[in-house]
Amino acid sequence: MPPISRRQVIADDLRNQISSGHIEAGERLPSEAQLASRYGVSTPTLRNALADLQTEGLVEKIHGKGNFVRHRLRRLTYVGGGILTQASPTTEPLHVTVRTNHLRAQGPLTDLLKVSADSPVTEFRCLSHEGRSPHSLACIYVPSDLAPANVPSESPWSEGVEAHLSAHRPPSTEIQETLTARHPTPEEAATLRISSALAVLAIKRVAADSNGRVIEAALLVLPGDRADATFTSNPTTSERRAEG
Amino acid sequence: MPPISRRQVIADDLRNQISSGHIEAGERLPSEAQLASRYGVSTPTLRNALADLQTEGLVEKIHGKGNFVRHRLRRLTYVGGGILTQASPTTEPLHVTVRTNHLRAQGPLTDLLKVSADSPVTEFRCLSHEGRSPHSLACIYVPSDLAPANVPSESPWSEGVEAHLSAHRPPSTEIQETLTARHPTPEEAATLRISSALAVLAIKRVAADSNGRVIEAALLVLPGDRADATFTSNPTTSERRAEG
DNA sequence: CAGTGGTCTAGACCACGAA
DNA sequence: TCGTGGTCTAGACCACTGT
Repeated sequence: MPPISRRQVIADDLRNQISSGHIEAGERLPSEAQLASRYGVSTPTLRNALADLQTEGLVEKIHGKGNFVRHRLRRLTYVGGGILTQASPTTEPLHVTVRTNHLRAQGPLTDLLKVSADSPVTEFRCLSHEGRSPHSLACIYVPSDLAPANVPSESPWSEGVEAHLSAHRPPSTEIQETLTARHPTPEEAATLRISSALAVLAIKRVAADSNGRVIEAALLVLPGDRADATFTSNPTTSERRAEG
Repeated sequence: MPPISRRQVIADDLRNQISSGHIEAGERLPSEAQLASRYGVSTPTLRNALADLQTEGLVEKIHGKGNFVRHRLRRLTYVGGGILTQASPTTEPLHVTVRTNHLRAQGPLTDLLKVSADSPVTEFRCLSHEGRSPHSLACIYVPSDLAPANVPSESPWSEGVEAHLSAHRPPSTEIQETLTARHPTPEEAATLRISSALAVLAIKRVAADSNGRVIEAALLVLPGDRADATFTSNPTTSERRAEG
């Protein structure tokens, strides 16, 4: 029904060439001018076709260098409660770099952590990589008096801040997670090197102790082409976990 | 840092005119040709600016008619476990239309419901509206022998199929929900009348009884500009619920 | 039919990256 | 410097919607 436009024909053709391996991951595509003349279209039309591929996360465009076929990134599953696991446990864990900042609560942060303004907060900015490609992004806020001391600045994912923090959590912690589908902010798009048209799963996780004090708040950004999230409502699940 | 492009300037200007009320919801924008000459740009440039507004869900484009300012749709929160509530309970509930189909399990459906091929399945296609605008989309599959009988084909949300089904659910039901951020399929974009660039939150919910039999599987599509989802991990939450 | 958006062209000129 | 992508123009022609 939709009158197939040339951009779609071209996008389909390139998609096929990529997924069939005729063009390999990491490889550069011919220049846009070359592709345009090869397909017999004008440059804007060709660029529209490429835009579709970028939106799908198949191609990364680098100004002045060219269009590159992306390495297919591993698909992660965020498991409700805060542990990020990968689809196949056999593969290598992601590599995470952490930047620790000490700051004072302001604006939205005070709401998030339910602390008074200017109270000291420790921020962990976590960026996970798969190989050379940034994978996903997490920003964890903790009231400074609760912040763990020895947080490594680089580590594989399984030993990262997430694990560190969840291990230090008291047992009766209530975790509330709010998920949104949106587009990345320009900053997020830049650090993750994704198209700003790609859908991302944004997760806001707030952990509070039994007194209602917020122990930890995290903002995660998981690009939709490489992550999803799963939650299991447990009427009796806590007892049934042992079975698996 | 980003060299402000004309499309952004125009998009910003229109955004302001819309949010400040200079152009009202439901109103038609001037034609693209008029806008182009008013801003002193060519038609493609103007269309790019409009494309941004469509992606944000601010503007709906109708071929042959024009560009229309959308009514801001209510923001819903999907609550883990399967009850959809609206942000402010004071407002009118959404209006839901349901189409009931009887079909036989095939392909992915057999996996989803864990039934054998060709076994009878009842499908409820639910489309919720706010006023004249489609809001969100749900598709619920139930093995036919478990399907409730008297499902109304139109109803306000609170009395809809969701409530109907969750009320009929046995107490010890395990619900697993998987969430993804993605773009709508062309069909979804058409029925919801959203830009195919808008991010949507796709939820797959599978409910199983204590024997592991799948009682219900649902695929929800919640456009990111009008819905999010929240989950509460309950170490002791089930007992603490009464407090609220 | 007139008016609208949908797609495309064949260039122009600017900005970035590598050498 | 040269080759790359980024943005934009000033049209053309087609398709859809209403009268």
